[in-house]
Amino acid sequence: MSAGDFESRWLSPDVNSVWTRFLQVTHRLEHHIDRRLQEQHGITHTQYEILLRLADSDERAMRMSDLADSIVTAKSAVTYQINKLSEMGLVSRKKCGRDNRGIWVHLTEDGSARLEQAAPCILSLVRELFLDAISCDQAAELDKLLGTWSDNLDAHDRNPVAYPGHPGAEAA
Amino acid sequence: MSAGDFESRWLSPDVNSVWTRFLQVTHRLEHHIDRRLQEQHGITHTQYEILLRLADSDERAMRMSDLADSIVTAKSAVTYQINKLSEMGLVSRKKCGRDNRGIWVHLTEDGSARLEQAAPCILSLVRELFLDAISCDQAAELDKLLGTWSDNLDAHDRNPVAYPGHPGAEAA
DNA sequence: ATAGGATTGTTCGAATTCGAACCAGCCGCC
DNA sequence: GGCGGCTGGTTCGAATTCGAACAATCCTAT
Repeated sequence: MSAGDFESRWLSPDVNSVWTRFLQVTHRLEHHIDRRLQEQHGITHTQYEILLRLADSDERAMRMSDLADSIVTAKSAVTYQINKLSEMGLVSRKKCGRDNRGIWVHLTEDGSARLEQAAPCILSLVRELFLDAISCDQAAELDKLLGTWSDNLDAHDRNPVAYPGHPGAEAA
Repeated sequence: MSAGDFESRWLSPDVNSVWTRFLQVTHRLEHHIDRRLQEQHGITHTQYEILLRLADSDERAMRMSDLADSIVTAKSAVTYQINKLSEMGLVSRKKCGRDNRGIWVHLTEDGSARLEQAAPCILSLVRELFLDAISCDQAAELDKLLGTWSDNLDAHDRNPVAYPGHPGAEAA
């Protein structure tokens, strides 16, 4: 689509509403979960996610950057959170022999316990709010959609600026 | 879905992956759009959203709290952003005669221009990343899903703590 | 009219995020 | 061996968000 395409200037109402509601729902979901988690278990959703990824991974440990990729935040944010979790004793840093600059973040016993304690609360929330609305077919469909979106993002990330179809790329 | 999982502590792998990828994709989408918008048009995604909602509304004006609801953030965040946008001259505050504590935020000419200038960039992004992946049927399906999720959230908001099925919620 | 309660918007401090700059260790290549 | 480039983590300052507390205004019922 070209820059001067009047018709495509704005989204058609129905499509526009899907996008808008998508944004609203995702924000609301995040807020809701975050709030509940903080009130009832004293950790943030991002912290929960970190613990979860650690628990799910082999050796219950992960590298900082893998963690950053996994929860989709800046590396510095991960450093910040790992510092906090480390102070809380839920996580511990260990050097990795192979790569001397790499750091392995391990889930501690306390961390594991805290995760197991918080999980039911969050999982029931996710089920009630998110999953119960989805039939199996829809789940498969949604999964496919997510895959495509993810691929699209990959493509854009691989080719950050010079992508066909968006005006203003090098204009000022 | 997953009626039989009612008691299980963790989500079944497939369902779990849907949820995880959902979180990842939404985060990546936000980041991507935000970054592009800042690089090329000097405004945040939230700021863009505010301008957009204003442009879409009758009179090109909105109350602060409606704005807050609309973009799903805390009122204080809206105040912050409106201050910024106001400094930029994209928006202006006006008293509302009817309700003396209410404030109407108006889109200025500059604001309108800035929005029109930024819109193609973002819309093409939304299309490429998000919409092009969806067929009409899928769009309808997704819309329905969003509706259900939204309703679920409404229900939870209406009845914040005492909701069946999540442990640790001893009502007052 | 008026007290009590809800609603509106702002202010404030704390928490979190981001990106850029930076340092250190790895790797390929001369 | 050593030089440049890459990668992994941290530090830093700026931006943004949140929730709680507050002030002003509206509304309802008495």
